[in-house]
Amino acid sequence: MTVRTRFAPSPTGYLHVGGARTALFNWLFARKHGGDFVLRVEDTDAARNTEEARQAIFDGLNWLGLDWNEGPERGGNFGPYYQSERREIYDAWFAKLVAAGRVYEDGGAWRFRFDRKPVTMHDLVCGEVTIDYRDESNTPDMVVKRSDGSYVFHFVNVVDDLEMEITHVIRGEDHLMNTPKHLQLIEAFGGKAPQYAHIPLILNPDGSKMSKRDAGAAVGDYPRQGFLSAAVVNFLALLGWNPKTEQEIFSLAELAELFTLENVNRAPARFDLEKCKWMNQQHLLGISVDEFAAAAKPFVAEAGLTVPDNYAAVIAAVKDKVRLFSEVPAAVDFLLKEDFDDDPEAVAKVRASATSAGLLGGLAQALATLPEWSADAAKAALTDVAVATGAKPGQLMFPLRVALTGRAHGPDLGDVLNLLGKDRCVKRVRNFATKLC
RNA sequence: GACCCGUUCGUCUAUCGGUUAGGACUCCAGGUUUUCAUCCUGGCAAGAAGGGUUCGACUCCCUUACGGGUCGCCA
Repeated sequence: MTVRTRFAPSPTGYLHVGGARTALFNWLFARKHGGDFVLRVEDTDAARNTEEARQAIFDGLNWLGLDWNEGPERGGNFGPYYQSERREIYDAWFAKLVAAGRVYEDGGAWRFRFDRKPVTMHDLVCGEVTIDYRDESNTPDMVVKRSDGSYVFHFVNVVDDLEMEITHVIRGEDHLMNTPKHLQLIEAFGGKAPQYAHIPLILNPDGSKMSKRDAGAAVGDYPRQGFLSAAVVNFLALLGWNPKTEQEIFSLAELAELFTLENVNRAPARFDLEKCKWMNQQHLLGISVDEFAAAAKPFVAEAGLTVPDNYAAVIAAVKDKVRLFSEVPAAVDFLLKEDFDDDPEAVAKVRASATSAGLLGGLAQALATLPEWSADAAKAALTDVAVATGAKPGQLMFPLRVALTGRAHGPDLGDVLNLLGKDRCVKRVRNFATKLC
């Protein structure tokens, strides 16, 4: 029997990280066992569904690399994969309930009569959990068919999992209390229940419930902020699951190899954007300069910077120094234009050191008279200027950096020297020296 | 309120009765880099509280506190 998992979003909003992680775990579990990952759109609430939301969810899954091998746009033997198109199927299953005398009318709607007994579920993550349905006040009979004739979530969800032969239902813990209801329905149908695994929810940094409005909640924001999908996937996977080793950086394929439900935690995890950024940098380190340059280009252009002829060289100089693609414009602006802002703190630091500041004028002169320009030649000139006045070359490196880049941190000085060229370097050092006086 | 689930450094986590409670992010210090970053080394920092069980408890049990979830003709 092949494993079949599913992700069943309702298109009422964009894909958020909680949903994305649920999809990820289902995807990983299916891949790990060589099974099928089904996408099913639960669009039974006509009033709240939107086409934009549906598209955003598909886009999000595609961006994350969570391809479904059965579902919308891909087909399969268990369609249709939109619940809004499965009306006849639900009617047929509803008739079984009527025939079995398990539903009764109430105000135009139809309620499912629960068996009044304790119901025990064997959750793959939570273990054995029992809910006592003899307590009717806590478990009122649920509506399965609305007065307008449409079916509610509990009903269609269960019917579809049965119809689509889903073997493992991996979903958020917010569904834990729904499971006995589903089990009761399945029993009434005489069906075979899938295995359930309820995964802990993702919380905000302050421990509150993460909702769609919170920072970092929308998967669609990640590409816009310059994240690599591999990093986001990696980060999400480690929220509530761990491989029991000290390795932290994984590719999607590696995760699929290692994933097990046994290693899923019970406690909810908070979302730490800082660590997510760190993880992104780790993944950035692993891609080529070409890939990096291509991905960073839209960010450079959007910042109003002109992409230069030596773009690849510019990118190579900063590639390993940023955590997000969105940080690239600020990291390269001084290489692409003249009117960039100086960091006041860096300038003040140079100004505070009288000896090094005083050497800048001489350095500008030395650079200006260099017969041939190269980073090495420039550095040699810097050394000469420094030793001539009894200073150490290292003392001039920082001032030169600030003079050329306007900031304390940046690419390797040799790269800056090469990328800027003689004229711009001389001009910037000269201007900076004047400015300090 | 009732019913469920949970609780190890600020955060993500390891530990499945005996450990100096380990790793990672963040932060700090030092080293490497004639500069920046990377990198390396070191440091700060944790078992919610109280009872049991046990020779021995972060680990098992109970109580309390706190957090989360669920109680819809939403999904």
